Amino acid sequence: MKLSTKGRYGLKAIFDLALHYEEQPISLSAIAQRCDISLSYLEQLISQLKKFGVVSSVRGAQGGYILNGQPKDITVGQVLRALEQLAPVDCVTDDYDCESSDFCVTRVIYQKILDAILETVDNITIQDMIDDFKSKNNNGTWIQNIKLFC
Amino acid sequence: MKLSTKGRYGLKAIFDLALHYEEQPISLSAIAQRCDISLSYLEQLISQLKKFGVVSSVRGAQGGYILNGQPKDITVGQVLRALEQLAPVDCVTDDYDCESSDFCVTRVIYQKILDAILETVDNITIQDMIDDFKSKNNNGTWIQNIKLFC
DNA sequence: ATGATATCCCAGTAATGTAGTTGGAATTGG
DNA sequence: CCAATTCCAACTACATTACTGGGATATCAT
Repeated sequence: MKLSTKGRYGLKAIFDLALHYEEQPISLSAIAQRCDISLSYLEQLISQLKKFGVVSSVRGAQGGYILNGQPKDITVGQVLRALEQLAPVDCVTDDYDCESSDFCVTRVIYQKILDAILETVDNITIQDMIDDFKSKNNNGTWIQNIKLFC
Repeated sequence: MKLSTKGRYGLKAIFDLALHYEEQPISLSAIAQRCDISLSYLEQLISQLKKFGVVSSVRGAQGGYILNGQPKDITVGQVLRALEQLAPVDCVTDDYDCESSDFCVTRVIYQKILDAILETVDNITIQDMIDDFKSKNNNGTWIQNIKLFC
């Protein structure tokens, strides 16, 4: 049930974008450096996030990425759904059809697990993360900290 | 965030054990056949379940495995915890120590996800599965069905 | 125009983890 | 004694993850 680096790095990157909301568009190399993620790997993740409408891009020099909406309107769920399969088994995903699903006792369990996960991540916004971050890091001294994420 | 076959097979096996509660001890070969799991692979899973106190074993001929308690007293959580790492990241497991955990904004999110998962699986008993199963399968015609699990 | 800075895109690869298999030792009922 | 069974450890094939590399395309600043 481990989250892959895609989900974790993606969330880090979106959080970083949100923290520097006024400086948008923000280049990937800036994010990569601050979050300590390889640039080319980050490219893949952000392209997925773009495909799912979480961010927009501006090409060319001085270009970069822009959050599609304010941090308060973007949820952790939107980010993770774009990068990760959150369902514990395939048969509880939307586009899956199993003939015996009506009789399957384990399926209902996995469905409940998925529901619990989604309920959790859909109710945390990026703004919540920022608020939490600022309260934990004395409203600004955070710049000094290095390992901010896991 | 996918569950591995260990967790899924293990849950199938424990459910099978519970369904045949009166016939205990039950040999692994019987379970393996009914659940369509390789015997030698099942051995690994059940040894883990034994280590965690979910089942006991009787060695020798006519031996097999016994549920450690009634189906109503065993939860899906107990089974899955024994076989699977349910935490979405390592740093929210019990025996993990991270110096920056007090300042980490992502950690609290992953902790909430874990809590939601555990809350769900700890509140479903094996008896719940049996009840669900019987109601779905007309109290006994279930023997005919083949694909009961995912 | 030109060059530097970017996104974009696809294909390859190394490392890790999953899902088993294999072989054999130890135990026990008939 | 023998068949059935648990127990145990190591080995292997496959799939997935986590990247890396190379190059095309776009755009701003000079």
